[in-house]
Amino acid sequence: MQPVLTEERHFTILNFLKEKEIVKIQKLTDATGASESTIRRDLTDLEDAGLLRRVHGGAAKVSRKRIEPTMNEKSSRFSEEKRAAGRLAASLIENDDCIFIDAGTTTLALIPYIQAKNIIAVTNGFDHLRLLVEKGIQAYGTGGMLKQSTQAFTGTGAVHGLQQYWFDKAFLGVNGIHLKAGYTTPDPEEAAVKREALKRAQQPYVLADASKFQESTFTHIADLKEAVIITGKIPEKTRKIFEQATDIKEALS
Amino acid sequence: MQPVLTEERHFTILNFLKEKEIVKIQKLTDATGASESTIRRDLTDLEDAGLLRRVHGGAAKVSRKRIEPTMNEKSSRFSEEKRAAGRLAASLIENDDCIFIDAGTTTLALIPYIQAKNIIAVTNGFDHLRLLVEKGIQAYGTGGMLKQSTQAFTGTGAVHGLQQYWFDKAFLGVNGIHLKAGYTTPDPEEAAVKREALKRAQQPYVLADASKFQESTFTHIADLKEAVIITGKIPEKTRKIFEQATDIKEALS
DNA sequence: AAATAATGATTGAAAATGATTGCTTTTCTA
DNA sequence: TAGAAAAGCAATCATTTTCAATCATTATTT
Repeated sequence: MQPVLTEERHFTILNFLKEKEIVKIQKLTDATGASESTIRRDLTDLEDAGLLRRVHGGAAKVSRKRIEPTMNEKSSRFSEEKRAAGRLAASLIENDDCIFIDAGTTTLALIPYIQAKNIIAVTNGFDHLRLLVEKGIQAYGTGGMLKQSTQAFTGTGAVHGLQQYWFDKAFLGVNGIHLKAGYTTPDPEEAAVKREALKRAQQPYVLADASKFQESTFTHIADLKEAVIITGKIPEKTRKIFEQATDIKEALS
Repeated sequence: MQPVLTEERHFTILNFLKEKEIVKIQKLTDATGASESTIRRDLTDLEDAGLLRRVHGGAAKVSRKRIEPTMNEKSSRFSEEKRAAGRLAASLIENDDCIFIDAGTTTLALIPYIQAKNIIAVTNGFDHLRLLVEKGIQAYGTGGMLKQSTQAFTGTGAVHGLQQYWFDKAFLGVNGIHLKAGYTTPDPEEAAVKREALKRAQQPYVLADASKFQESTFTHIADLKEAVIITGKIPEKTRKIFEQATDIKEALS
């Protein structure tokens, strides 16, 4: 069989993954004529390059949810709920404030609505930095390791960077809001960053949509009472439960 | 006669790549009647000109979406020089290295050529971060204020961020290389970052094109001997003058 | 004719490959 | 549900392919 170049195989493999969610190694050895070893190596390389995800028996498509740089406030990526929460959060920012903005799409939605003048913003979100600078807001990055999956700076580097600052307000995103577990997130590294930011803010806010309530996800960040929750709209029943534990600001009521 | 033949081969090679994603060397020797050596030289030349990408066993189409957004202003002679310098610089990076990459277009040109595996890169360049992460390289930001004009993190925040790390190699961009003034740059804030990175690297390199030699621009970074200079091509006379003060690596000679 | 540039052959080094081995994960089956 | 069988895996090794560097030769320019 005619030899097939490494790059060609890589191309073939990625093409398979455009069509299907998962492709088996067997299928790839058949399609390329290469040995199993070679295909395995290819998969390792491509995974290292972030172009696919290895699974037992083959490889899976990687969901590349890259945040578009051309985002504007009409963007359909944000639900009405997120935009409402963002608008409400932005209205809380006053002139000359120094604020922290956490990485994540919920907090990203607040940036377009910022009206206050002469503010300083610190963030661990890569896309947040770009949006802030484009808007002419003085922006600082925390530094630290840039995670591809979430486009966020994290780890000790980010915590270390935060320790230089003090905030009037901090706007955090979380994955779970739970009566007993408090605010939670799956990644301990990111939790450390959020915790540090929360500690260093005069007034911390947590932005969350309805789906986050009564959820808990592994890593504890802080107790409910340590921040004010900003949300779009939540069911009456949920509201009743949580408003005894902390303040809730509901944008659409 | 021969120069024409060279041009013809180049034309043939590029035509193959219009049809297909990848072309093997074998196919090109068959099609042109030239020896393998000659084809290899052609491929090297065409890659330097940015018209294709070499892969093991042949050459691949260069995807046109990979155009540097910040690199399209300069004359093409200059960017070729930068690419050559970038290629040379990238070849110095070894597996498992921990490197610093300074902000700026010259150092940006280095990133596409990085081959070494398992490296850690720290940078104060916003675009650099994006490129590194897209390439699957573990990337750290220094943090600090993000300057809109240069897309670089600077100030005490960036210096502070750097102080967490130690590098095998550092790749710096500078604005002036002067026998007496040493390496210089216009912005004192950026100079502080460069100085810190240089101090923290086992082996510092300075990337510069010919126009930077015998120039000096306000803020002193370090003396000439404190880094190795990587450049595309400089006049014989300039080389003679500077190679007594420090090491110079010339990419195109 | 001398200098310069292009070419092709050679060679040691580097990269890619396929087979093998011992280990881990998954699946089957009793 | 435990334990065996099967499938999948990373690591390693020998082999093959490809590569860059070098040198001698040929063609082109000065």
